[in-house]
Amino acid sequence: MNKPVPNDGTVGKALQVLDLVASLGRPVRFTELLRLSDFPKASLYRFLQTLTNQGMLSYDPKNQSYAPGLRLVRLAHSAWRQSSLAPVASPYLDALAKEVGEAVHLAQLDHGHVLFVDKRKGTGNFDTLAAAGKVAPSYCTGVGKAILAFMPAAPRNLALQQQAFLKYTPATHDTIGGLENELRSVRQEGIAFDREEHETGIISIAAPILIDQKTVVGALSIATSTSRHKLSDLKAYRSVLLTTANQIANAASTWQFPTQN
Amino acid sequence: MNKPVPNDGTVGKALQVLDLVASLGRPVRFTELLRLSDFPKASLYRFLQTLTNQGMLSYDPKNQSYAPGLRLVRLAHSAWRQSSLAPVASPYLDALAKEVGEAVHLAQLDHGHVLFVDKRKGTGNFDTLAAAGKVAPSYCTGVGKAILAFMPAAPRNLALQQQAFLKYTPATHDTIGGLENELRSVRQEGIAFDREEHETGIISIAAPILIDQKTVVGALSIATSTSRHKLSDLKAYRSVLLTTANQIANAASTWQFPTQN
DNA sequence: AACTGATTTCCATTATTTGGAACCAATTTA
DNA sequence: TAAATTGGTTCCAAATAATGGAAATCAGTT
Repeated sequence: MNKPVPNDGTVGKALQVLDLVASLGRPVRFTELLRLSDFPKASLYRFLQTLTNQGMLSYDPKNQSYAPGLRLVRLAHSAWRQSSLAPVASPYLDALAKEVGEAVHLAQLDHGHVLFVDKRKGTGNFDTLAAAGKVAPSYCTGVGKAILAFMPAAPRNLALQQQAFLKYTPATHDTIGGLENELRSVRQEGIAFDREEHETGIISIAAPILIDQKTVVGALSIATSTSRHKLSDLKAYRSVLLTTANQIANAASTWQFPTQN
Repeated sequence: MNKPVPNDGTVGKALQVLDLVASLGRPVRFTELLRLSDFPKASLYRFLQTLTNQGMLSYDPKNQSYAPGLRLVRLAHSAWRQSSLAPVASPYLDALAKEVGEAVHLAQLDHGHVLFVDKRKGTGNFDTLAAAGKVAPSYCTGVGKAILAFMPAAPRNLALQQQAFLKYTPATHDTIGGLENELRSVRQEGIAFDREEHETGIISIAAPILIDQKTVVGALSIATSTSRHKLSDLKAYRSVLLTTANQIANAASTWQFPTQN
């Protein structure tokens, strides 16, 4: 009668709670969570207990609030090293950032959203997790469109359904049709642009990372602000961007884990 | 009769599986996990299913292997921002790294282990193995000892129980007594050293981050290699290290989250 | 085609989760 | 000072979901 989301069992529900806490981005108290979720009081309470003493959440007794726990940071380290392109791509990002002197982003798709897995700052050094883990919509970012454009139709349509199509700026696509048109041209040119679609004043040029020229596994972008560059300036990076994306693709496809015989 | 580890229910078990996969640091196949865990085949299988379609694990159908999933990276981002010292400490790390030109590490204690939450590279491109999310033993690292020394007795003893006391190098403490002796002197001097106890050739000087001169919330270290510096050289950093640790402590205690009205 | 080892599914039994309601503690209101 | 309100925690019988032995399926080999 009521299976609105096909949860997988207790674990699924617990993770739902975890997500909720994480999504709020600040410590939350029990009552607030109770309002936001639709778990009964006792159940929610038990989930929080369990998650907390598993280290997935941390609890501050002083102001009785929950926040995501450090165990997640530990786990994410493995995830980042194994399941993301970041470790393989790292040297190429270094080189690209050095060459162009602008911010460089590496992203992958996760549940229809863009997940940044690494970046290089425009000027100098990088912060690891500061950028890694950040999410953004895919319909209005360079990397997002680059990935969407090169996905097989079936998963792409699924991903398109998940887009919120909020109009962040005047330039943001707010219809699925408009986006699909652009994706077609992205597919032809092999490059996507962010024309201040997510944040006013921020533009980027992005290329998909294609393994065997076919399977898209992520995207790479050079981003800057309109105060430093015009969109037309970015087009000059097309070639170096495509080259780097290709290098990363090669490195990624070559680098297989020793599957322990 | 058999509750060797007081698991919290299904969620606990699932997380145990997640940890197992993460700890291996490479994609693993079903059978290997079956050997390593002591779950019955069908149960393990279901856990993997659940975790996978929750995005906590990723599954590679090609070689039938499991790895930690990207959802963790997403979740960890919130955890890192909210529950770690990293965001507040960031500018101070920048300044310190710039001033001393050596690798700087910021760490916190998690279940008795040192968890690195941020770092800055030294000028020399010696990439110490530590990145955000990386864990290390606390009994043989500068940051670990700095934290342990300043913890209240009760949790410290608990943490000490959790130490493996593996003898990584000739200098590693391998008895709880030896470590306790050193912690006493660390407490007096306000500073801890790593004298090649974890990795041969790597030394560090570390200071605890103490809120209100009392509660230790993490530690800060300057690390280098014996090929560049002697231990005595590091002592010169004592003062700047303590100052920075203090600044971070102040920033951390001041910065309270808006607890929502 | 038969064999082998790994992976996946089945299903009756069992153990765990569930959630309404009672309870407790601290703070606010009368 | 007492009563009421709010926020958090515990109980326990009923409902549900997890369990795991065994059997079926699948992918390589010989």
